[in-house]
Amino acid sequence: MQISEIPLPEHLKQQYLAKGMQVLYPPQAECVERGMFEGRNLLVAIPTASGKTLIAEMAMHSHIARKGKCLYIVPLKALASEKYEEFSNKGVRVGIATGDFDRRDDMLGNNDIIVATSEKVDSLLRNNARWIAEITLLVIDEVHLIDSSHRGPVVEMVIAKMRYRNPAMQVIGLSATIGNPKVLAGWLDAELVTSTWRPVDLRQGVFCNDRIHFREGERRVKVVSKNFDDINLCLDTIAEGGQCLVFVSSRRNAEAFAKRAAGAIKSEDPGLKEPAKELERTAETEMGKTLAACVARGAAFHHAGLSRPERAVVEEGFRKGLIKCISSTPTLAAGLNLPARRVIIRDYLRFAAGEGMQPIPASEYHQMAGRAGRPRLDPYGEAVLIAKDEGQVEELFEYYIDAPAEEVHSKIAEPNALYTHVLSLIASGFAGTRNELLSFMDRSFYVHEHRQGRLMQRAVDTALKFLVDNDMILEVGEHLGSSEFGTLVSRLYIDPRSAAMIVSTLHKESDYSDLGLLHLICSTPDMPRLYVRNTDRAALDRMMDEHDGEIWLEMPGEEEEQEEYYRALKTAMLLSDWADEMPDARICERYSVGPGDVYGMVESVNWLLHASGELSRMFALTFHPRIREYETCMKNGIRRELLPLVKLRGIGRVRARRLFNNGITSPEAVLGAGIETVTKLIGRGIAEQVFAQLEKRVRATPLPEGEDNMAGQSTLSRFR
DNA sequence: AACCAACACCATAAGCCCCACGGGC
DNA sequence: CTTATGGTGTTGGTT
Repeated sequence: MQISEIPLPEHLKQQYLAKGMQVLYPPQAECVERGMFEGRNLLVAIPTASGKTLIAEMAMHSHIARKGKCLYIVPLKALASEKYEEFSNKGVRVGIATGDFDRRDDMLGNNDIIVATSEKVDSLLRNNARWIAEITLLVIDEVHLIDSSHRGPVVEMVIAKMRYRNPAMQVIGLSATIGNPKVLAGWLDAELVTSTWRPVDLRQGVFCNDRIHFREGERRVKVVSKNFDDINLCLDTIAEGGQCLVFVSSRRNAEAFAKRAAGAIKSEDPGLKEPAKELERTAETEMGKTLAACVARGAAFHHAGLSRPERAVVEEGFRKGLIKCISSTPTLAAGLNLPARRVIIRDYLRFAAGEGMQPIPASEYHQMAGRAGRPRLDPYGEAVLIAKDEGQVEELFEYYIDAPAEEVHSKIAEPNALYTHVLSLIASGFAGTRNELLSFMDRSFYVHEHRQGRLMQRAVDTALKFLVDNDMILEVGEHLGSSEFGTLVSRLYIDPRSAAMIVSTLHKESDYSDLGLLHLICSTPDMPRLYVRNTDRAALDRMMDEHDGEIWLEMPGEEEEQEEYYRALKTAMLLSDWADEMPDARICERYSVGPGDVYGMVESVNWLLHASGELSRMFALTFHPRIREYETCMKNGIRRELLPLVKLRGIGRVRARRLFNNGITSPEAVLGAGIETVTKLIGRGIAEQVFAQLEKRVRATPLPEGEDNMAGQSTLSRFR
């Protein structure tokens, strides 16, 4: 099918033609034939990199041309940015809504296309964003993630809620190949488009005894390193002018492989100087230095412990072809699009707590294998598994390469999945009685799959009972309504179980303590926790002695629960160190984590601190000011004494500390010290900017102390 | 004497992602 | 309820 004959706005066609695209890929053409432009719902279940995004883009432009509005849901923030870039500059207004972008939702509604994560959409639905009602096309990218027990229920509920609100809306689901696409399509009332077609040929094989076994034949790999097959495979690709991506099971393995690869590649490309220097310059940790040393010689590793800038440098270096090899944990399998000539799946076993080493599911293998081959750049892509012995070759072929695609199933009836969704359905007015609740749930994929929902009914009732017992939902006869507490919890987007824990503890305690609060938050189901090693125990016990009385939660009697208690404590310690101005590098060393982990922890705890602050406003007003203060401390990584200084824009933890240590402890003192002194401490540019702020403030508000008593007032108005 | 390669042994540690929000001009 | 890795130490051989 020619692009020129498709009913699309002329300007878009021109852009496509200018990029050399003239003909649609077969699955794309099928979507058109199946009525995509006539508003038919679609489920497109085809391999990675076979043109799914373009399908969605064409449908969206067709809607916009008819004054429609489109919502494009993705599972990852990184993916949201990628799609945002891709859709921008094509003559339509594009907005992005993820946790770390754009909070002004009213502005968001002015766009033609809104790219958002599923959780963000769920949150917007709970907060009644006006523009939701205007959506005429809903695209769900990676819709097979409905099968994930952690995040699948969110996707499922968001789809159900959106279709309930906008019955006339067109729905397009984009999915990897799955085993039961008909069932999913049935749920979506969608035309099903499946295909095995790929724009770049993908060869899949198993490496053993210096040969890659393909179904079509064999390929000998030159032996360079005597001990390391993975290195030989890697060098083999590079010798042919390709790049490779190596998937391993742990961060440690990723780093170890990159070190070896760097030693074997020893690239002397002058282009590597700049990224390596950049990494070297910003490296504060051992890990960062290792990364810089690897990159200097053309190899890199990639995992969630890297900081954002480190990731960006690695990704860019690889895209430019300078870095020849990246060893990675699964971060790169699902995340952004970083294809390579050859993908090596070295570790297909992964540790699972309580179950030992488990083979990764075939779907994950396919996800990784799908990264092989860059469209238009590589003649073909290769995915290679590494076998331990000859006997395993056939096994790996069967288990992974020839495996049928896995089925997806609703995870909505699993324990704990429904607390938050039952609350939100009632709080946002989707249901007002138990019957309405159940009949709403009839729209779920779960009920479509199972034709009845006994298990799910039980889950709903368990959740409902919990919510009623904890006063988040009020029962008046038949009628169910959310209390002010329940509404707040739903809007804050935290797990009702977290909220209940926080509120009951705040109620009990008479004295406020930062550490008590921190440990409490770290014990909630919403907070990720660090692992505790045997060697950590002693330090944690000592810490508990030192801070006797400050920690609110009691040590549980059960052995297994103690483990979690210690994990929460260790996590709280890390965060407490951060807020106590311990430098990043020392934190990383002390807790053996990467800067990316610290960032992630701080981000999570900030969200929960914020939520705790809001909850305390309702239930423990005396704690409220202290919690709010601590929230700011945590956000900036500062002690309380720096609070007045970080109110100034351009002043963060480092500059505030420098000013403070030189006797300048408040904005007034900054003004008093004079611009010359301040310039010496924090540089001219920043000093000027700060003084401009201060002068403006002096003229505007004669009373800079007015904030503290405001807290009480805003509380009163809230309880009107 | 200094250095290196090869090997045995053992302690160690083991993926990732998403969510909220203000106040001053 | 497992397994691979890298550090450590040892040996034996080479320069």
